[in-house]
Amino acid sequence: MTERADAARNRAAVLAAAEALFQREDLDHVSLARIAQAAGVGKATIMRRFGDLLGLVDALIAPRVTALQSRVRSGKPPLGPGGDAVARLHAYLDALLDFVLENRTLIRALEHYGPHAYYANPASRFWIDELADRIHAARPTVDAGYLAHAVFTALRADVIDYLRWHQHMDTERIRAGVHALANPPDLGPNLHR
Amino acid sequence: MTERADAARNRAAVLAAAEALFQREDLDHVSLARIAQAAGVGKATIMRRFGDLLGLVDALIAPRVTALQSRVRSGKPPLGPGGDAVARLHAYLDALLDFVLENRTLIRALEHYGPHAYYANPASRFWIDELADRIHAARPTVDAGYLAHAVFTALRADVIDYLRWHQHMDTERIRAGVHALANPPDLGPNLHR
DNA sequence: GCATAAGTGGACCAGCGGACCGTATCGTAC
DNA sequence: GTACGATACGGTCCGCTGGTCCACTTATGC
Repeated sequence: MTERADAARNRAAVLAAAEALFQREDLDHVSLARIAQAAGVGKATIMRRFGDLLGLVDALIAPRVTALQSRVRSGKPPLGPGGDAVARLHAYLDALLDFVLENRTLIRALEHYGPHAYYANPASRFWIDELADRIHAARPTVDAGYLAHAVFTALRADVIDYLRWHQHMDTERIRAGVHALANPPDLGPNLHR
Repeated sequence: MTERADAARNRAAVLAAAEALFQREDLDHVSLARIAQAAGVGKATIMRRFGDLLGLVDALIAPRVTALQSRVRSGKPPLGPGGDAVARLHAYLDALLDFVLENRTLIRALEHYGPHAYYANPASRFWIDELADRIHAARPTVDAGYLAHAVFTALRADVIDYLRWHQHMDTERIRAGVHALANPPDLGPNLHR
C-alpha cells in the first residue's frame, strides 16, 4: 500500500518545520504544539506518524546516520574497510566529530527526549561497537569496551556545545583532545603509578 | 535573625523526604508535588525556601560537596596537598568516582534539573579546575584543560549508571578505565599516527 | 496576652506530551 | 462522473508538570 498524497505532504512539512525549529530555537522552547503549528498541521498528525517526539527526531537524523554508516561500512579507507588500524581509528573519530558538529541541534534533541535513548539507540550502538573495534585494533592492550564509551560520551553534542560556547574551545582543540583521548600520542616520564 | 522553629522543622522534613524519594523512585517520577506531599508540606514552602527544584537538590548535596572539598584542600596527602603529582591525580580520581557512586541519585537529579547546571555549578567548576591542575602536574605535555572536562564528563552520574546497569560493567572496571583515561599506563608500539 | 513579622499550603496558572474520535479528504471501482 | 470504504486529519480534552499568589496560621519578642 502506498502512502496517501496528503500524508506524504504533511510528513514532509512536519520534518521541514521540525528541523527549522530545532535549528533556530532553543531546545526547550520547541514543543509538539509549536512544531505542529509551524507545519500547519494538528498535533495528532505528528503523533500518529512518528509515535512521539523522539520518533520525529529519529526520522530526521536517520538518513544522515545511514549515509555515514555506509561510508564506514563500505566507503574508501581509512574510514571504510581496510588500511592501517591507527589511521582507521583516527579517521573514524574525525567522521564522528564532524557528524556531531553538523547535526548538533538534532543530536541534542535526541539526547533531550530520551535520556538513555542516546546510548540505547541502534545507531549509537553501531557507533560505539565500531569505535570499540577500531580502538581494540589500534591499541590491543587497553579496555576498548570502556574506552569506546568514554570517548563516545566525550562526543555527546551537549558536551561539545558546552566546551565550545561556555569554555570557548575551538573545534580543532576539541578534535585534538578527542584523538588524544582515544589514542594518546605522547607520554613523558613518570606517568605511571 | 534566627530561623523560626517550624521553618527549621519543615526544611529538615523536605530535605529528608526529597532524599528518600530520589533514592527510591525513578527520577522522572519525582515531582515537586510528590516531595511536598511526602514531606507533609505545601509546594510553595519548598519553592520559597529553595527557589526551585535545582536549589533543593543543591541544598542536599552541598554539605557532602564541602566535606569532600575540605578533604581535597586540607586533608592528608595524596588527596590533600602535597605528595607525588601522579599519586595525587589518581587519589583525586578515586575520590571523585566514589563521590559519584555514593551520590548517584542526587547527582542525576542535579543533571536533570539543570542541563548545563551540572558543569556550570560552582562545585563542578572547582572539581574540574582541580582536576585540570592535577592532570597538568602529572602530565605536563597534554591539554589538561580539555582532558579534565573529558574525564569529568566520563564521571557524570548518568554515564556511570549507564555503564553499570545497561553495559554491566562493574565499578572496578570503570575505575580502571577512568584512571587510564586521565593517565594511560601502557602504550604498545604503533600507537601514534 | 498581644502585636507583628515570618511562614504556610491549597487553589490556581500556563505549559507540556499525548489520546480520542467525529469529520474531511483521498484513491478506487464502477 | 459518481459513490463509497479506507485513511488521514486536527480540534478538544486529559493528567501532569514546575512555579506563583494570597488569605490564613503560627512562632516569637515584648
